[in-house]
Amino acid sequence: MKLNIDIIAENLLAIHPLLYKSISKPLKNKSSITPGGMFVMGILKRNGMLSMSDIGNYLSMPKPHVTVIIDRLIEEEYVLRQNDPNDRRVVNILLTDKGISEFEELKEALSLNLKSKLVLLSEEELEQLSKASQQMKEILISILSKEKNKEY
Amino acid sequence: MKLNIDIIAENLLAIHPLLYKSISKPLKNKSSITPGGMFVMGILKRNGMLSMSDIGNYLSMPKPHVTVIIDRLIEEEYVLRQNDPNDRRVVNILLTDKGISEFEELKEALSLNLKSKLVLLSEEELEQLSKASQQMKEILISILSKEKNKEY
DNA sequence: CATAATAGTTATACTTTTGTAACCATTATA
DNA sequence: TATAATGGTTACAAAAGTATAACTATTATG
Repeated sequence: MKLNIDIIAENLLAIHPLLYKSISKPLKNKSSITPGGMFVMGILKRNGMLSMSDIGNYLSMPKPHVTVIIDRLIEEEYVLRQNDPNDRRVVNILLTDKGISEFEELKEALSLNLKSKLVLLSEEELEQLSKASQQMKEILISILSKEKNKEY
Repeated sequence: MKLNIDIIAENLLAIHPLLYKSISKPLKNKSSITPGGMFVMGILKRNGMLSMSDIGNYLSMPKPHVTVIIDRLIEEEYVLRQNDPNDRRVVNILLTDKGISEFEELKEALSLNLKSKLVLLSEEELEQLSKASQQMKEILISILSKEKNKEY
């Protein structure tokens, strides 16, 4: 009998390119935001204010890359830099109102794009997918989100 | 009340970077295969022989990119090119034994990497994640796999 | 048969991401 | 207080992915 963990690995490996296809690609046409910028805005939306290092750790991005992405998001006024009063080395990043609404629009664009595909599903299947993705999200967040991967 | 479809969109948007982190990054150190090459091998593993165009459609990759990736996989002897006897324009790609075992190794490496994180989960949660990911995979494959996104 | 369409490759330019190293400012520690 | 460690930026090189156009070979269609 196959171990749960191997089944999970196999499934994640299969799901990954499908998400890539159904998310990154469609949204590319909708916005000037790069995939990296989208990821950053996503965790900012979920976590509120984060330091540059936090962002790098959440997404396993090299710090210099985080700087580049944030520079660009700032240019477009989607996020703000704020110095941390407790530690003057750290720079905290937070979404602006413009950033929040842009992210909402991205999410809507994704919904719209998905809708054309999800019509093929029955109401039960939709419900299943909704619940399954919710569970996956929660579990993956609980085990993956916080950990520190690498020091750049 | 929130629509299932919006919940799904939100969840997929959250899951995507987590998979990116837990799959692409860890495997990068284990193998010379690029993420794109990994995706290609994955669908070849699942679907058997595919034409160049099929691969591009499954993964929403521009055809020139598929050519580059296949060139490299052939160099490393993970796949083979075969002319289609029915239509001499099409080139079919299939995994070699070496490619299959390399892919299995990648999957094992991923399992191993996941294991260190999944220890935090209870047996029930593992079971949940296993089933949820299975459902997600099946549903996403059914609605996303076949469609043609764009002609390059 | 002439023409259009398809499958794939080659070439090229560009963007995004990755990886390192060097560096500054600030904080922690011996 | 001298030194090490941390947080972040800058600069640079290289890999990976994206996008287009031009081209060959083959097949489909008028």
